[in-house]
Amino acid sequence: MFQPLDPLLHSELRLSIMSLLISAEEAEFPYIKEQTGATAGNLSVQVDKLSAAGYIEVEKTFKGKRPCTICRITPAGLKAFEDYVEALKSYLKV
Amino acid sequence: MFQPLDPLLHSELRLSIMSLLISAEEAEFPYIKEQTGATAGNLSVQVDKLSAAGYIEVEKTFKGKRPCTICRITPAGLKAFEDYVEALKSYLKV
DNA sequence: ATAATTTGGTTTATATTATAAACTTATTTA
DNA sequence: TAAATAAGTTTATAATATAAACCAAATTAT
Repeated sequence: MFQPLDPLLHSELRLSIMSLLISAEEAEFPYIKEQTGATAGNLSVQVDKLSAAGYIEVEKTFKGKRPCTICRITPAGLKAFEDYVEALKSYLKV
Repeated sequence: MFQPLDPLLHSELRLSIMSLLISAEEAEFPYIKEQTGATAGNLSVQVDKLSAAGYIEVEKTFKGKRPCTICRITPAGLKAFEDYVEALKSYLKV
C-alpha cells in the first residue's frame, strides 16, 4: 500500500540539502546554509548524517586561508533520493 | 527557495492517514490501522493530532454493540494536503 | 456461569530526532 | 592589539514518533 519513506531523507533540512546538491553537484557549506536558512549547528549535524549514510561526500579543504567544506551528492545518495520520490508517490497519488 | 513543509503532514503515518482519507472520504479506525500497519496506540495519537488541527473529523459511534471510530477529511485538511504537495515540489523538481 | 480471549481503542512512558545555543579556532578589520 | 567575523563543531534541550501498558465491553470457550 504505502511504501516506507527513508527516514534519512524524510526531513525538511536534509531533503533541502539533497535537493540543492542534486541541482548543483557541488556546494559549499555557507552556500547551503544561506539557501536553506538553517543554523550552522543544525546544518553541520545533518550534513554529518547524510555523509555517514554515504548519501553525500564532504571534502574539507581551504579557500585561501579559510576552511571550506564542499559537499557533493554520491551515486548512492542520488539513488536514495530517487527511491524516496518514488515512495512519496504512493502517498500522493489520488 | 524551499517552501516550508507542514510538520503535521510531514510524518509518514499522518501522511498515510490523510492519503487514505482523501481516497476514501470515510474510514474506520481498524481499517486505517490495517492499511497503515500502525499500532493502535500510535494511530490513536496521530488521529488525535490531525483532529486537533482540524484536518480530519472523528466521529465516535457504535457498530452494533461495539464502539466504532470513523474518520473523515475536512476541507481544511484537504487544503493542507494540497499545500503540502505543492510545497514538496519545491524540493523534488530538478 | 464464569473464565479466557478478542475488539476497539486510550494513556503514558520511552526512544529518537530535530534544532539551536554555546563553544572553538583562525582570520580579518578597527 | 583588541574586537569582530568566518567557518564550523559539540553539546544540551525541546519536540516528536512510537510502542508498551492499560482499560472497558463484548464474545467465545469450558
